Amino acid sequence: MVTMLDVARRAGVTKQTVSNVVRGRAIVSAETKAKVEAAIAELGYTPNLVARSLATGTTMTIGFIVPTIANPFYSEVVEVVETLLEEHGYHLLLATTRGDGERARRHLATLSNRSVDALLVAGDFDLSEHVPLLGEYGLPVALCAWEIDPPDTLPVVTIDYEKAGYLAGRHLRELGHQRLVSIAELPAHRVRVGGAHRAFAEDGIVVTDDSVFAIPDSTPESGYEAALLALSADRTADRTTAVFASTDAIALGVMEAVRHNGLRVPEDVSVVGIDDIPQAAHAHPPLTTVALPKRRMAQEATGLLLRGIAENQPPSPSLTLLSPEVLVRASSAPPAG
Amino acid sequence: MVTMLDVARRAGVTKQTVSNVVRGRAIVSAETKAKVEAAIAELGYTPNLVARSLATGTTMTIGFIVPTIANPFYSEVVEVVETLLEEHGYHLLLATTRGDGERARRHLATLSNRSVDALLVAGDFDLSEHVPLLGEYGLPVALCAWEIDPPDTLPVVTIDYEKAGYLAGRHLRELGHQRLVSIAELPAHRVRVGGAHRAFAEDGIVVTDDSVFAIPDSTPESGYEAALLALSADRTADRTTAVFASTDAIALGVMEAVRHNGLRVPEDVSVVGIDDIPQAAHAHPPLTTVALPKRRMAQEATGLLLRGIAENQPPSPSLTLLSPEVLVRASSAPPAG
DNA sequence: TTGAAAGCGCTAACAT
DNA sequence: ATGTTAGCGCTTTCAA
Repeated sequence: MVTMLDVARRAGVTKQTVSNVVRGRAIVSAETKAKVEAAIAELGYTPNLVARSLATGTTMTIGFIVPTIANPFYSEVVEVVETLLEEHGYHLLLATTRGDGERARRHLATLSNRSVDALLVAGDFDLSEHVPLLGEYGLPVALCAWEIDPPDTLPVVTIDYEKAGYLAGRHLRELGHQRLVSIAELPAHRVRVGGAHRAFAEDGIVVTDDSVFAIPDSTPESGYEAALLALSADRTADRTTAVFASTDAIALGVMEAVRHNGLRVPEDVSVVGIDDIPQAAHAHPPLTTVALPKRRMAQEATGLLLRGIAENQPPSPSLTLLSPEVLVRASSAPPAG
Repeated sequence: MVTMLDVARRAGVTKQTVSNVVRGRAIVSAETKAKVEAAIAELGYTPNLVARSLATGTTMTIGFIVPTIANPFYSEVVEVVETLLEEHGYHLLLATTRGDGERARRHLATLSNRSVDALLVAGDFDLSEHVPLLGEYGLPVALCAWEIDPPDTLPVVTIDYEKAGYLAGRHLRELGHQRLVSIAELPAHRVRVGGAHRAFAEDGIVVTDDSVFAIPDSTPESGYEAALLALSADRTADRTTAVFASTDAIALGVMEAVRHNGLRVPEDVSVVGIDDIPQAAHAHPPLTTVALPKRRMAQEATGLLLRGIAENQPPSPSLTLLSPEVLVRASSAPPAG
């Protein structure tokens, strides 16, 4: 392995001068610089980043802990974060928790041992119990996509998921729907359901618990099954005219089930989802949904961390709640009759 | 910051002993070990991984360069790789190229400077010109998901994409289809198209170039547009009865377009895709496709690298071609009449 | 079994 | 503008 000392000897200077050239410091004379660069080229020298990290105390990488990247929501967030980091010369150490709290803890333990300059944590379920630890690592930490009970001891950049549910509910209310069925991944999305119910409650309509169908994951298949159940449970006299799905993926399955029951979307049943996944716009009919500003979230969170590093102090506790937005498409309409 | 020396003093031993305890070496007496562990707990000591890396020359992280993780194909591969690495105590440094060759080069440059113990590279387009460099980094390198012209100078674990196309084509031939239309992201998937054509050529049917519709990306929308074009260009006398799509996403759009044209899948037109994405099985009708063994690929590639690290020598050049498999579902059937 | 010494390759003062 | 001197915190010889 060719080291800085090798280069220095070859160029007839000291390590320090080589270092100055490598780091692009302006204090090196043009001719020394040329000599050093020649030596670097001849020897094929490349600086050892680990040694630099030990000397500077900075690794130029940030850790990102996410539940999974199989879910497009997270993979998009990861991609945005990675791009932003790269623009600032930082690298991304990615760790997934996959619903495994123990695994999450291990990741936290290693990443915090100075192998990253800052830590971003997305999602909540697997990690919420470890939140108290996060503050003690002495490095900038931020949370994002924190749907349930964001802690007030750390900076968190997340989305107003309650509002997302509320907006979906209000949209249905404004169309004139009186009876709501919710199909949601629970408990993960209970805040969204709460928001939808609040919209109805505002108008004096109490949504009862038996209108909420819990499913274990956010897939079209689970949505389909639950919707079949929900529709069959329906009393014909007072039919459900609106279904709120806690994600677009679920909503896709719900629309399927509605059709399967010989009903039409939106003429017989309106369906509204949350997230605005790519397929939503191209579904049949195009799905009305509430778009979650995930890119914005990724940007804000990354910015927070980068600033924390630059100012050499952990960002102070704060809660940034980004607003979702309704996208009215063709899957929702006023109730018939 | 509390260092190993602090712990050593507190416990009344030397750094070396502390190190032995931390690394779990068996040579430490029970009582010294207890003293040291007490000191570690009291001081809240945690080892500095960067310093360890400098001393050992190993970082316990491997770099993975992928085109994007927005594409589920890659995100699934990344997730499998990450899981496998974690099981072996390794971390994942993730870098995306996003179709930017320059960016790819930068990533290569930094990652190779001893910040990773090995390098895995997926995809091809953005990086193919840099392949010659890969061998010179002195660290284990492997390629995966290399669809076009895998180099013979490096170990590569990829899928037999030509066979995937061939299997799709042969399936259609076996059903009795005589005329094929292909809708493919080109040039990325030209090997797949070639495979499909080979299946027809085997039976003496030459597929002409004007039956291939090139689209710029693998989305249902592009597939939809192209299929509309393809179907309208059709001479009624000699109608196309089979469409080969180079990915499932495209195939979904194709089925859409077929229906839009008042035709039925598979009665009037058979549609076959490649990849077996989750939606394929739940499409209407369920999509016949060729499943790509991406998990296997991720496993083999990771294993190759881990072995390379363990044996302290770069894995030797090799080509592992994993076989795809046809999944016959309801979107394909014998041609009418 | 434990201790002492010598690096790993680099950066950051300070001195020249 | 360049050289000198100390480390960064750990691991790894080699002695004791």
